[in-house]
Amino acid sequence: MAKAVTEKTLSRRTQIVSVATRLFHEKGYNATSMRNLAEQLGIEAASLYNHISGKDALLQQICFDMATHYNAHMEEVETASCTAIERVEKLVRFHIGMMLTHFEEVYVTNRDWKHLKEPLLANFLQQRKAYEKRFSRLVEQAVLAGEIQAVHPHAAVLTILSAVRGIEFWQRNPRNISAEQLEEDMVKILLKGLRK
Amino acid sequence: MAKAVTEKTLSRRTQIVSVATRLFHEKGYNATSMRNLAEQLGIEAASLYNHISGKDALLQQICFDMATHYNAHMEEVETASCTAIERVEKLVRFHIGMMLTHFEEVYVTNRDWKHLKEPLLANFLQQRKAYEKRFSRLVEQAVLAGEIQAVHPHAAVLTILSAVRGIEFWQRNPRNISAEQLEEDMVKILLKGLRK
DNA sequence: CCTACCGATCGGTAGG
DNA sequence: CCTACCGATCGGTAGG
Repeated sequence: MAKAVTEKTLSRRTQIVSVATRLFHEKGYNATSMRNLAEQLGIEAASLYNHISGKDALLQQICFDMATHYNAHMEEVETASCTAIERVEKLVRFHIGMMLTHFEEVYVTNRDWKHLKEPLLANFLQQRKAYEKRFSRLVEQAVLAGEIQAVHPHAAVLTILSAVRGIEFWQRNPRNISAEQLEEDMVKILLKGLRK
Repeated sequence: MAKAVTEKTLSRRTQIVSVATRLFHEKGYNATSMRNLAEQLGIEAASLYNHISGKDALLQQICFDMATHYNAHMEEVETASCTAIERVEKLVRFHIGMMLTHFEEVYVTNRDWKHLKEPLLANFLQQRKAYEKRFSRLVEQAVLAGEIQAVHPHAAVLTILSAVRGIEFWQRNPRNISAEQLEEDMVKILLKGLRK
């Protein structure tokens, strides 16, 4: 039966995705059951299927929303008028900012994209690969401009992205160091490490 | 353990742990069933319980063997006769080496320790916290010696450990860059970034 | 959005 | 190391 997409079902769906994001973050995709999710929403598990096609669709929404967000920002950085290394710094700060302000979505996407079903998995990986290639090209331009020391762009991007992702450990246990100082120290170490 | 020893001459239990490490790495702890594991060994799932007490015991073995290994190396570094920043470099290179030569165990430990049952989980976390504290202290000493710039030791350790952990992405997709060059570039970026 | 229920799969046990 | 099984839980469906 064809169901008209009303404003009500849209907002309900958005609400479901939001709660799912929180649960996926807390317990992981596989360990979160549709019964867990339904319970948090105060309904029965079977009722979820009036709003979403299945568990897969929730993960899909989270991961592809993130991919779109990252791609849009890359576009911005590429067209900004500044030096190559300033572009790289913008990206570093953007990724740190995402870990601080959109932590749950980023975390779930980083960890649980593996559970996407084909052909979505291939699509996601292709987008991710393309993103890293654009990032690498910006690093390469900074190397050619003499603003970054002679390192392989892939190695630089890998070091940056994984260092930033490590903020998830700080999120789990914010010690005697503030978010601001962590961001400044990490930018300091990474940018100084890259510079010529 | 001697390299000439093949899987078949190892004790049955050791062999089970070895295959479990491979499967946990490939599919994750939760997604690996005792039936998967038994199938790889050519026996029935029920037969596994003649050698191990349960699925938990396999994860326990992997995680605590790694913890012991890391602690032993930290002991070595702390007692080595060299400068503070040389100690930090030794640790960076050790962690990179572990990602390259003991990849599956390290990866499983990093990702799946969350599935340890209490009281093992608390024990593991306490060991990890203590290890990071020792690491931080070495960084702090290098800062006090004027060999490392003014950054919060926690931020430095977080940046180092997470950057190194990122080698898992290289492992999944070794591109146009060799393990050796990746190690050298990462050490270059991190150490230059830390230095005064 | 509900009740009622399905087939599949899980970790693990009994008993040989 | 096996056969035979257990209770629990899963994602999802039928039909209202």
